Amino acid sequence: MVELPDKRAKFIDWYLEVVDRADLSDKRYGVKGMNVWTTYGMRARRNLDAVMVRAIEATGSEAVEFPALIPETDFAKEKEHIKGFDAQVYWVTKGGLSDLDVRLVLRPTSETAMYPTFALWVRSHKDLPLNVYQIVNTFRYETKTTRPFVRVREIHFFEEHTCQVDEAAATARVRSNLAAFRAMAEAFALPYVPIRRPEWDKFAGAHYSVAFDIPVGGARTLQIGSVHHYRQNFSVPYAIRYEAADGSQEYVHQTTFGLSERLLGAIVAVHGDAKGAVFPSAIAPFEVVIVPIPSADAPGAAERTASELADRLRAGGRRVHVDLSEDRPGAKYYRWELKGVPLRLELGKREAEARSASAVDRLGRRTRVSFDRLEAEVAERLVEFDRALTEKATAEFRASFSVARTLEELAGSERVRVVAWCGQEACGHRIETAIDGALLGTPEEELPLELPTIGACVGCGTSEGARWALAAQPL
RNA sequence: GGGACUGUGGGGUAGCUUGGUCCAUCCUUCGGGGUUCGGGACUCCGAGACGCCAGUUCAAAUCUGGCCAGUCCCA
Repeated sequence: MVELPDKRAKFIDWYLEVVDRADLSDKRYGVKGMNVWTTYGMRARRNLDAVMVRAIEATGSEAVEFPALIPETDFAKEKEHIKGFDAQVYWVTKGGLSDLDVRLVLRPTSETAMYPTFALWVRSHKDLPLNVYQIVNTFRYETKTTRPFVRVREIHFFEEHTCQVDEAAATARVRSNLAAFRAMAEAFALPYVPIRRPEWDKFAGAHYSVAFDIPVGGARTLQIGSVHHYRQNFSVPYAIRYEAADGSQEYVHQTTFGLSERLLGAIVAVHGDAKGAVFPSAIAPFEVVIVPIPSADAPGAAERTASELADRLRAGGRRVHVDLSEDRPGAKYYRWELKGVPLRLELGKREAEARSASAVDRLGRRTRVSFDRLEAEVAERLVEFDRALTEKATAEFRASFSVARTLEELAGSERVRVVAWCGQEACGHRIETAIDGALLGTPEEELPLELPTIGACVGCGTSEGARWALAAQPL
């Protein structure tokens, strides 16, 4: 087998190779940006979805599903939103042989699909809050180079849409979403920063947007999710009104929360190494792989023991794979390391005699797990693996930022830059030009970094009102 | 939107300048056999490709035109 490209020097090549060789996605489908989910990739996706569902449902959100096609008339109601998505929607203009009277948009996101119905559902303040989510595919006509998971035209999309009684309740919902994402990110072992996007870069139609960004090498970042406060920007055009306790008619305040399979890409990008993918146990298609090591004097014994142990672990809900293929043990080690399995159990004659399996986690740490306490010890190893993975990712995360004091320092950045910014759009654009990227915005939570005392805005030199902001080159 | 480049088995490639050596090279993958098996085994047999459509020519992977697809750069 040929070595993977160097992750640091040729990140994109490395990423594409890992996704391909680990068999996470098949990109040979005949439409650009629409890839096939493989069996292995689907396992990861389902685990990802399970984490999202658990976290969002814990906050009182419920699943719904709206249709994929949106009538042009509904799509066109909110002006800013249309402006933002016009250039990237797919249209359905024919039904069979006849042209449609009302053309249909293939949802790029579901505001305009849901909100006419929300207007029917919400009548009274007693109907609020309305917190619903769906996990569906959405379509965007992406013109740039597409990449598996991170930039696709058919998006596996998680979207929560809510209606709240007033702005304060909507703000509280945004905070609740931020907390829900914090819980999800823990399962992904992904450190990130929630960032309030600048005015010119917020979601089309939003009052404000908070996005989650992660550093992915050099000055590059990847947005892995976002939460938006819409205020009444959609509820007015879509007439989502309720009768308040005092008898008055009020428009709801709305929020949304969006995530996608991009998270899978982020997990590969952040945790992966020279050997391939590395999955945190919550997402791993298999948490444990068992490699039996045959021996000539006891044919079939290792395989039998492997299957027995696997059955015990599966009975406890573990996702386990026993590699019974004809390859030699060494080849299997390489394969499952490439595919990112957190824990490997090796089982041969020695292990049978000692009644304990050799265990090697994906960070290369070798221990033993006794047959008698198998379930408990495997659980311990996985918890420890996740802890160490998070620690490693956090250390790399912290090392990905550096403060830039002047615009000049932004040129040719090798890090995500932290700069003082006065909040003026003109200064923001100066920063973007200097780094040849984007001003991501201002952190919504305190950065987990040791920062010096803030100085003057790097754009205009004004000290007044300067806040830390992040500048990077979004992937 | 403008420009440059590239399309060869499942993946990656050689061949293209100078048409014939090519029923197309090598690696990998895949199917089958044998010997193996504690970190990517060896060996034998077999399968599998010139993006599409025209044109030039005795002869096209190679030259010409159109189309399609993709990649990169610029706006």
